[in-house]
Amino acid sequence: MRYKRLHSRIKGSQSDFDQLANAFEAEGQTVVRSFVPEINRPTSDYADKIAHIRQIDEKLGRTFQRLNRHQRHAVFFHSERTILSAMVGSGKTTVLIAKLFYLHFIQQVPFEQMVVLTFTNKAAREIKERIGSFLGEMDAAMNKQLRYFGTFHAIARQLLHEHPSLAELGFKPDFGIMDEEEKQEFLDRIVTQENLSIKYQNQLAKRWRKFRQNGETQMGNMKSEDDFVRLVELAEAEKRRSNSMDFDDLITLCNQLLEKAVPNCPKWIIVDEFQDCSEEQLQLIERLRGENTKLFVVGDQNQSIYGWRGSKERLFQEIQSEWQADWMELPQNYRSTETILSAAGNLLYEQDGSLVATRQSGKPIALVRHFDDQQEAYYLREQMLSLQQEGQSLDSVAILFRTHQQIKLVETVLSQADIPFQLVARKELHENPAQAFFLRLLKLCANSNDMDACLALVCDSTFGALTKNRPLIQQLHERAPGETVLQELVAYLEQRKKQTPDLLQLLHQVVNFETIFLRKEGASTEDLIDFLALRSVLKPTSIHHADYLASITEAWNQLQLFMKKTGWGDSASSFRVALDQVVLEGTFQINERIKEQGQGVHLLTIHASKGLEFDRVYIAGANTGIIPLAQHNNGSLNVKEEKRLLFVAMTRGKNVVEIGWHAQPTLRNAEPKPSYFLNAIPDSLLDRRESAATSVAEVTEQLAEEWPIGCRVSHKKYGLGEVVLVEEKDLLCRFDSVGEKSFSKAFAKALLTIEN
DNA sequence: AGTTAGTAGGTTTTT
DNA sequence: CCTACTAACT
Repeated sequence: MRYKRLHSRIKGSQSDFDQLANAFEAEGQTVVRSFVPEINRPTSDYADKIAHIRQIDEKLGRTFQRLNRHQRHAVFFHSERTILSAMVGSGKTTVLIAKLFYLHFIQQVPFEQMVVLTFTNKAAREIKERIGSFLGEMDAAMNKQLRYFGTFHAIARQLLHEHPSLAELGFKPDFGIMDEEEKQEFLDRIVTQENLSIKYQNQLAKRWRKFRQNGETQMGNMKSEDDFVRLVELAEAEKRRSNSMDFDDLITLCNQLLEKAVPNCPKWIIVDEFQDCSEEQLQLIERLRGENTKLFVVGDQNQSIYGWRGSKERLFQEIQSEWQADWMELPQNYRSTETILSAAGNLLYEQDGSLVATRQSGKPIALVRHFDDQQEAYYLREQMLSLQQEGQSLDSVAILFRTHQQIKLVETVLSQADIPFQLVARKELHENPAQAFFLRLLKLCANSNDMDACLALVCDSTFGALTKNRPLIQQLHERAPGETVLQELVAYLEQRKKQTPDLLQLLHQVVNFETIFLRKEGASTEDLIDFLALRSVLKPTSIHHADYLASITEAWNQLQLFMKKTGWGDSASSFRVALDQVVLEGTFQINERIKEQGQGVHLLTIHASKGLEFDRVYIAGANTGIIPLAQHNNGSLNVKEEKRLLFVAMTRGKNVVEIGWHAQPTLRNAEPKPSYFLNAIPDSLLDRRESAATSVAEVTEQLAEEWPIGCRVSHKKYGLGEVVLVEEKDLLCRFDSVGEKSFSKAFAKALLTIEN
């Protein structure tokens, strides 16, 4: 009925329908949302097929033997185009690998004729690693065969690199890649160089994106045009002059080239996490596929939590009808108890019974009411302590948060109690000044026309010698035709020899890096540092000198290891591949995943938890206003994504899931009630509890008694001091060395200890 | 220089 | 809704 009414009001597209449906749902009404295409179900368990394979290759046969009938169907069923809808925890990656093995070893499709696309380097690495461990080793020849296995960006880079018509776009095959930060630097430099007037200059990335999307040239409270359009033109020309592309260019330019011609259409295109595909990435798949290309895409719409990054809401359904693809499912979850799955399943819109538990039911989901975040932190501390006492390892426990800012408090309280924990977050390359400097140096070695690398080197705040100014930029820019930026810079510095003898010596050697140093056999990091005369540039008198050297040694070792393991071309081209990989991953850690021997409970955002699993999962601060975030709770598409976010969070847990909420939340926009999403979960699956931890009222009461004015306290950082004043909320202390500091009463016990 | 008013962002993060 | 930012005005 509701469905009909909705449709009668809709004339437009599916997304119009979705918007209206969302509005209805925000009112708490049920909407029958969508159809799932007819499922192509297994009719056999392929026992004969596997028996046959076992005769040919026992090891391979056993790999297939372990699969369930749905998984086998996905692997063996002959289909030109498959959409595999893989439920959470159903062995998606296992099937993807098995499919690759089947195609390669049984159907005799060379790896080189497969394009395997992933979204993250982690996923790409896992696939290659599993192939490597099956084969026993992974040599350069095998890596060459696997050169179309990787992230969208890495594959786009490879395709551009090989494409015969790249020159028509104005680039040469040894182009470099600039990351987001470098792009801003690059644009800032052009603004200076050309003396442009640009408004909102530090939000250029945003303006750029808007301009690409819908041609907008103004933003904010601009009333008139600035030089933005000219900047775009100049930047496009300058990219070609310096032969470097940004991340978006890789995909866009690749699409442009493939529209003209695809040199060798792959036999198979295989995509992981297909639900995360953006419009442009979809286009890449479409342009890459030829008439005879077969498609196998895997994903889970229930785990689509990156809509804000450009993935489409109803991609699976749209693509299914467009491709006329076979729709298969992996329904069986092997990870969580039946209880967890059926509770989490209530959060999904498209419940069609396709998610099936294979494990027994377990503990109900604990829904714990805390006074506030403080009490929850104490509660989590007590939980961790009792787990430790039971002899349980905290490595298999995770505490999940909606936002980063929520993590801080729990981190403080846990470290105060000496409970081991690990933060799961990405480290940035620019946090290490020596490695950041080294990367720009290597980029200049690879491309002597990289003007921004040049400027970054000589103007580096730690290791440089000059300040970035217009005369310098203009002189480099107005170099004679045929001359490189590097040559011009050397000429510039020769005139100022006395200022920068060390850098000059370094730059003289950069010219010879590829032709001489890279061709040396068995050169060590020592040799590299000597060759480039790096030691004197790395502040020999600084107390950090040893750290700088160590950072650079580490970086070069990683780079060399990568070149050795995956390099199949000449030394210069494997050097470039490795360098591009560093830029794409944002770190020098580009080799196989180091088996994380983590210690202690994991603290991470829900987004970062995707793809991971834990014995016990605590979801902290799950108030309405946090899940979903207040600004997402207005009937927009985001509400659905936030629901899926909670779904992802809960399904990380194998055995125990606890959800905490705050009766008196301190976080902005949080309402004093648990996430209303939880109303969808039947009471029989929930265990509503009161927090057993010390309440804040109790803590502050104790504090007044135990910590009278004049009481001596000690603090990790500030040293010894005494209590001066006890206010309503705060405790004021005067420290002997640093003076007065005030602490939240609730916090005081975690940070200060009483001296007797 | 100092004021006013308009607007985007807030939250998640990969390449 | 409220804050930070910044263009545009005085």
